[in-house]
Amino acid sequence: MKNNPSSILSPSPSSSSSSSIVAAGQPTCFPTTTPAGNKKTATSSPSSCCNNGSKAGLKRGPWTPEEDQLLSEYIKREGEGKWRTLPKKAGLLRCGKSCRLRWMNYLRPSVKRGHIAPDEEDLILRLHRLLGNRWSLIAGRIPGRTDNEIKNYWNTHLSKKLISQGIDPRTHKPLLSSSPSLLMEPPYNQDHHHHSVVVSDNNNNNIISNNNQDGDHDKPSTSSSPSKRITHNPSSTCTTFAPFHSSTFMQEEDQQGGLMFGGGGDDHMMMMMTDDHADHHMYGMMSIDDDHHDVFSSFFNSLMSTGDAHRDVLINSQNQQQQLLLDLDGHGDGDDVGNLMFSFGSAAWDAPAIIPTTATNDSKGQHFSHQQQKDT
DNA sequence: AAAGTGTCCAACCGCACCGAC
DNA sequence: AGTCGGTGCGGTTGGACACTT
Repeated sequence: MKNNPSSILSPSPSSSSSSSIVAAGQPTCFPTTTPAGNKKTATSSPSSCCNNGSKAGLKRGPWTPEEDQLLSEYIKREGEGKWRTLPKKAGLLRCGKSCRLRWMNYLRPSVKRGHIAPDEEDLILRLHRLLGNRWSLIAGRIPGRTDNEIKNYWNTHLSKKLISQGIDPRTHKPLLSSSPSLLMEPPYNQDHHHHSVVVSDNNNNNIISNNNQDGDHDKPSTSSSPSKRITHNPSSTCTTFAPFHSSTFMQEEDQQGGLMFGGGGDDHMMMMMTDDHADHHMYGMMSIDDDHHDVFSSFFNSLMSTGDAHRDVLINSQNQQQQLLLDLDGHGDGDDVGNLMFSFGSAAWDAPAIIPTTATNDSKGQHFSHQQQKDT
């Protein structure tokens, strides 16, 4: 309701927040004379931020144009990093953390501020469905947007939008669980170590259902439905997904080679992928840990056997991590579209990667790790 | 016009992770 | 193996502003 369109839509990359608002003669929130304007005052924990217990004398609250200028000029001159010592060198009475935040979320030239376009909104929704509240990862896929901005946009707009549509913004599932729709996952055992996998097509017919408990659903179907959905919910904390339809997001990824992997945590992972022809979409989530990579292997073998019989999945162990090689077009030559190797385990899957799979000449594929993802 | 309410979002906090030592 | 500094992340806060009564 409220909203200040001028501030939201402000294209100014340099100082369009409270700073530029002031410059434009509009109301401001930053204090120039009174400490009451500071948002968080002396109640903060002494253990936070840069120097424990030495925050006395450091300025807090909204940044002034002068501070922005000092910070920008210093970073342009000296580069990013060394945030702890930066304030002193730059002549700022701020803690390093505050400087970093200001730069990352506001002053960086690459930061795009203002109205979030419908396609960006759609992308945020889809990435959130895939990744959850991992704002930095979501932001990493949306050029110019910061995690803070996306987080705010989600909390103020998108979550409410989903709720108004009857969708749980946390799980992306219908709020009313009484729906008999087959799109909802079947009841899963809540035991974390009991893995079950269901693949269903667009008509919600199960194509694969692997359940290592009872083996009732381990016969893969030969259905060649163009879109398959895998749900796997080994624990109450894991979520499944809304029906998967083609999207602009996937179309974009498809054009680049058609393989995308999603996120995960210490003991689970989510994934979505297509083959190079974009005619086999698969979307899954499963729990995995060191003791259950065999389940993962069998799951993938079942998965692959349903579509192109030439596809293969190999799992081996290297560098003390389980690694998986996908050869999606079955050529096995490594220079084809969709050939990928990745590792899984707590470290590797702590940060998901979305990986275009074209143009890899490495027959061993690509190995993505947490650090690599951060570096990109 | 004034008071109350709702919304937005920049900035903060605590914590986790990583690498160096 | 443990400690420490640096950095990054997700959740939360609260002042400013818009809207409603």
